[in-house]
Amino acid sequence: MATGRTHRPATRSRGIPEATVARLPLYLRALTALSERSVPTVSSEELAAAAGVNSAKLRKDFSYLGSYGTRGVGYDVEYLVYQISRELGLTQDWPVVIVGIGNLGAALANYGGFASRGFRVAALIDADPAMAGKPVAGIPVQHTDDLEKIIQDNGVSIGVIATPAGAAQQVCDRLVAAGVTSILNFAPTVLTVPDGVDVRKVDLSIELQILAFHEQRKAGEETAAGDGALPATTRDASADQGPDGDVPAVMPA
Amino acid sequence: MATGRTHRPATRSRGIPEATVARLPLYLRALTALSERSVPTVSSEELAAAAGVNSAKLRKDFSYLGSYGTRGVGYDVEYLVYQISRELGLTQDWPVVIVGIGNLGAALANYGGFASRGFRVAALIDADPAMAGKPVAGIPVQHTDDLEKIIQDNGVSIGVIATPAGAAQQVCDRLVAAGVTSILNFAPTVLTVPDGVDVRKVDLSIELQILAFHEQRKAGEETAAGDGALPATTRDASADQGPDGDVPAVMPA
DNA sequence: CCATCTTTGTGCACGCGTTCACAAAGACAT
DNA sequence: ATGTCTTTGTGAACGCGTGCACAAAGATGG
Repeated sequence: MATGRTHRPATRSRGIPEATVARLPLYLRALTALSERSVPTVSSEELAAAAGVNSAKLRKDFSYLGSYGTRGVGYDVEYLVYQISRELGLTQDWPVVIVGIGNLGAALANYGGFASRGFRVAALIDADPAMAGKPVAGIPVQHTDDLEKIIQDNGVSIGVIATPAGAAQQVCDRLVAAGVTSILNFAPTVLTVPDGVDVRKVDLSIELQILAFHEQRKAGEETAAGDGALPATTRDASADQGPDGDVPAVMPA
Repeated sequence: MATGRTHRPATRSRGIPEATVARLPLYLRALTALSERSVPTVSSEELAAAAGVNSAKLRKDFSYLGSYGTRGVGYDVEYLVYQISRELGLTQDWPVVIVGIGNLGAALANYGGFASRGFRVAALIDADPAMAGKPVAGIPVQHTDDLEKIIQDNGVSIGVIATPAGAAQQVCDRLVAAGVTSILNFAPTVLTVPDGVDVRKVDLSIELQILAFHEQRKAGEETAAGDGALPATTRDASADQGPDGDVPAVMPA
């Protein structure tokens, strides 16, 4: 069976580098802020500072889109907003479904950053029958049984998975079978998908673990003591005095 | 730069590449699953498949940690779990605070993936006085006024920002001033921090925008037309108009 | 003890992404 | 029109990450 791949070299023809694509939303946000302040033009230096990147990198990124700047002046904010929006496909409406309406799913449904950028939450789906019909963010939750019908009726091509890890692959399979070709996965699981389907993952605990690594290294530098290979006996967690409330565990790890 | 004491570029640890560090949590998760099934050893091929990476890459990653494998056999699961945990700093307890208890903040507080990996939610902090004392995930929310005291009393070095974008930088500054040196930022804003402070960001809408780009290209490969030439200025800021003008991370309904 | 087989650990080559540095291009003043 | 000044666009060098391919290391069986 075809083991799916998360990332594909994609159409290697005249494509925009992946790293550049990942930064376009960053530029777009900065430009939108400038637009709302009615700033007419912006230099690469200023925009780069606002987006938190190197100015040379920004200019090279924009060069992949075309020559939209004016030498000696900078970039026209409105024009650039439109060009980037078009390049990212944000000038059209993208209906998305969110599967798994736990704490995180509800947060996503309420997230304002989606609607303001062309993403429309077409449906909320959960496996719990008790949730069915209950409105979240003004949208009634529907049951998983109707997943395929919902996808097809709304022409959904982007799905968001916010289920527990154990259900993620199964949900993913059903989404893909129903026609979804892009998936944003919040469940801490490696998803297997067929070719042609894009998967991006957001893992909350992984980010924290990466921070912990650097944090530990910073702490180790200060003590300047060569850390042995032996377990560093840190302060014990002491009495955690039991579970501070029963954690609903949206995502068991 | 101000307050720049550490001259280090925050990379160049003991020689472990950043890309490898980012994958270690992935391996750790796969190994933990194997450990729970009492699998004694695992080959690089099997583990790579479980983690969704190339086996050669996995072996090279592990080679940075040391020679923990046995040729002809594979890796000892338990031993590797311990080594990776130690390398990531997960053998010690990391108290974290979450600032901004909206939908997302509440979801994070309930997230099971934190506690199970050495991260302990030491406190929840919100600017809304109405939230004070109200328990979320069994932890009473505290007011922003006490932020500095909370950080210091609990020895917190990792902070999570889940506030609206407009408040993020201010919260960040206070966290850093109080001693936090690692920040996980969910607000759609570029944070400016002094040297020595690590920031990782998770932006929900950026991920969707990247997916939309690929989705559009997939659709465009077939029908090059369909460019409706919609007016560029169709976006409407739903609500909340801060000086930043951008979308808040999460707005309580 | 030796032969064979499995799997690790890694040298090497390649491609992508980043950054520097600068020529070309255009605005603006005179 | 011409010179000057600002800023873009990009060629080129460099470094990092990835993946191949294989030798070394150890287990296993006779």
